[in-house]
Amino acid sequence: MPRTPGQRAGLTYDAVLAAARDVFAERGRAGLSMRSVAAQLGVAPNALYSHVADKTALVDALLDDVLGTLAPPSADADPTTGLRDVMLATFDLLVARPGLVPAYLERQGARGPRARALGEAMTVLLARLGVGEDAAGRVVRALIVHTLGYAALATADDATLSPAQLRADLEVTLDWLLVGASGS
Amino acid sequence: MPRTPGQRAGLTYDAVLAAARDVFAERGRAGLSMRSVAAQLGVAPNALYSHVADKTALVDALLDDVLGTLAPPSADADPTTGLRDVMLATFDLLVARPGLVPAYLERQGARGPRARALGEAMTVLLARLGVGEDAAGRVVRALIVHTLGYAALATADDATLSPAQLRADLEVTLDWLLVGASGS
DNA sequence: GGACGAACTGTACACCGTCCAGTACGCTGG
DNA sequence: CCAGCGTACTGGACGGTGTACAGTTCGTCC
Repeated sequence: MPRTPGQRAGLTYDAVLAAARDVFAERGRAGLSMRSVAAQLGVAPNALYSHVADKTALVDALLDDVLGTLAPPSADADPTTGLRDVMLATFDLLVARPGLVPAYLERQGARGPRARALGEAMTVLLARLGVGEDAAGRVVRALIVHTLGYAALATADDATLSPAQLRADLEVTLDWLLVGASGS
Repeated sequence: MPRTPGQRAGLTYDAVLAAARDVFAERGRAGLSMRSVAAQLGVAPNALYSHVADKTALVDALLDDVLGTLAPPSADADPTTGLRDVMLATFDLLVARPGLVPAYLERQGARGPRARALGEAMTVLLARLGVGEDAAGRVVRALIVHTLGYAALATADDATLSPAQLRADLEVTLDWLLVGASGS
């Protein structure tokens, strides 16, 4: 429904974010453009810039949003399995929504509030493994890098290995990292 | 120097690749476009398509080319340090040329002949560590994913950690992986 | 009620990858 | 030696991108 200039469409930041999520879900990462999001809202492309600084800011918000659907590890579970399970859940999440991984890679990881919250939950578990606060950062980084990398392999266009195989591999190599972390 | 249509500029595949390398070195990944490469050669943009299928094919070739500057691990070195050194050299290579990492991430890793050669050299070393041929693939993958990920962190725009710190972290976590690999 | 700031519009700029049709060259067969 | 052909190149264009600029109109506050 076209509007005469100046009229308010009632956009909000959240509405823009929701529209971006819809477009991403329907048309994938390649189909996510300022114009497509604006079209989804029935609005001129540049209208989005009243609510969002950049395209990159928009996808950053979108990516962090996705992380919110991840159940944080319960603090009283066995630390090792708890950590492994979060990372495997992350892997599953990324693999289930193709196109998500390239977006994360392009932004070289998410730094939003949800990402930070997850990191802190992991740090708590690591503390119970005997890993100090300073070393915890290193371990969290290692686990995340590893998991994201395997998700990237699993969703690559010319993937020679099945996601299931890679998931099994990830499980093994995560354990290597966790063993190394707790033994140092 | 403009040419009348039909005249030959004497382009070759290698010349295009070299021009791409130059443009990349000078203007980085964002500045690498078909048009900029063509301009570097004094040629119309679409002239490149006589020698290169795609832009993606061009950057794939470019990325694999870069890997050629990496010294393969000597087969008679200590396997563990040999493997660690290749990965650290890879890290250094990626960090030294900013913009390289995003390109690799975008293509989700290199699959060219040089990449394969490196992988095979690593497999040889792993065999001397007692890692069978089938498991070697898994370990090589883990090491590469890990290294590339750390290089990504080191070259991220908002990098909070210095490359040197990350390199040290990488050294530690690579050892965790190698210990896990040889102990299984 | 008049001013103001913000939300929106149309338009436009500077790019991008790539396709299409044409042209002129180099090579090869006769 | 010359005709013909394949191909390396050209100009031009298409459809797309992110985003800046200026204008219009609305809701709100003094």
